[in-house]
Amino acid sequence: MKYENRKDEIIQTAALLFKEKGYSAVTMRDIAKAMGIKAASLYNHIKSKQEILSEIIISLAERFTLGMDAILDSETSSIEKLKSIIALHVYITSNNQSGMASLNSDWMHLDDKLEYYLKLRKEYEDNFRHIIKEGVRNGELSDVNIEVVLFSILSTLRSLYVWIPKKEHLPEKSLAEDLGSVLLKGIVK
Amino acid sequence: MKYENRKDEIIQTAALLFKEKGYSAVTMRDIAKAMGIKAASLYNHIKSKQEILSEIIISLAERFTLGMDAILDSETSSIEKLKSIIALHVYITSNNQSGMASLNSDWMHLDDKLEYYLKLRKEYEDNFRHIIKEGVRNGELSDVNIEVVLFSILSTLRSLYVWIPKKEHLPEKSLAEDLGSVLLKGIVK
DNA sequence: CATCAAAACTAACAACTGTTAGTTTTATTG
DNA sequence: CAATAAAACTAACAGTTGTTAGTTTTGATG
Repeated sequence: MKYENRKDEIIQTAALLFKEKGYSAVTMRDIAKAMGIKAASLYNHIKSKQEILSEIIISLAERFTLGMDAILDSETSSIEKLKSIIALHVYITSNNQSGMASLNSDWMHLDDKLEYYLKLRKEYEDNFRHIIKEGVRNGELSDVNIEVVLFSILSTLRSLYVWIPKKEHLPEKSLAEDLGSVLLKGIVK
Repeated sequence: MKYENRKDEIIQTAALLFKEKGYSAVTMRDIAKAMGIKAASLYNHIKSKQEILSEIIISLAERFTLGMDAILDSETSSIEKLKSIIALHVYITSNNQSGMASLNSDWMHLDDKLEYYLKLRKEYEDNFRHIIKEGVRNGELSDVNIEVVLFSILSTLRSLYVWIPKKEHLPEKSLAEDLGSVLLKGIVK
């Protein structure tokens, strides 16, 4: 089963279009046309264009929050935690490439939910930063600029959605491993 | 002098607004209002909204192409070339954060110039990939997944615009050095 | 087959979009 | 000060936007 219900179908169809042109450039008529119905019919299932965007972004953001919480609770090394974060991003992105595009590019068009989204994002980044700091403190990681590390890894993981669809032959697990190797151990011999 | 002329002022003002909300969500009236004039007056200086976007993106893309060509011509090691690419991104982004936002997020709204932009981007990526391959072949770099390395470094560099404005106290040179250290040598002790 | 809710439809709205035409203001130069 | 070009203005256009109201079609249930 590809869609849970009609509302879900609208959301996934919209996400696909949002990924191509961005939220603002996609009209309700575009979404309707892609489903073979008229724009007005969409409103039997959703209450606004905004709601579509909220559902796409917030559900993803909450999945990341949940994943991060589990990682924080795990009793593992800092390096293992970082590897788990990488795997979390690969996993979520693999299963929702188009939604990740909206999360990364259209979050500023959230209206009601903007504040909530920013709160989740800040908490996520704070937790991420904390794991890196911990790794430096306990000697697992070298003494690098923490903000640069955070930014570098997060930028790569956030861009995964651009890149994953092209390489679907590369299985999730080995992608996560290669990413972990490159991001953590570097590339210089 | 902040602006070269009125057209330049329009372009820079637009770039700033595009960065906040994206090309499609910014109207000609928004741009005009930010300059304290009426929308129609903009057309004394530019010929369309499209032209504004083209000028922002294409001039940046060409700067990257020029920079890359110079790096390819230089007789240095692969690692030095990679460091130069990092410095190139830091330099260009520092001097045009808002333009870089359009380059990264709104290129798909280029019309006439879309094909040309995609050509420049592909050539840039091909050259980047070639430098990495060369580094692996001559033993400077370890035998990692080349596509993952390319993607990882490029994602980080392309996201710089999000991050640089917040850290203007960190001078360009040391930012480039820290980035080089993290991206090339990794973070594991 | 009658009923009824879900989900499609048509038609229309008020606001907003990029852009043009024609006019007035501003500022420079002889 | 007169002349002129640059750059602002007002007014309007035709098309598009998200959304609503009211109506018809669809498909499942008794």
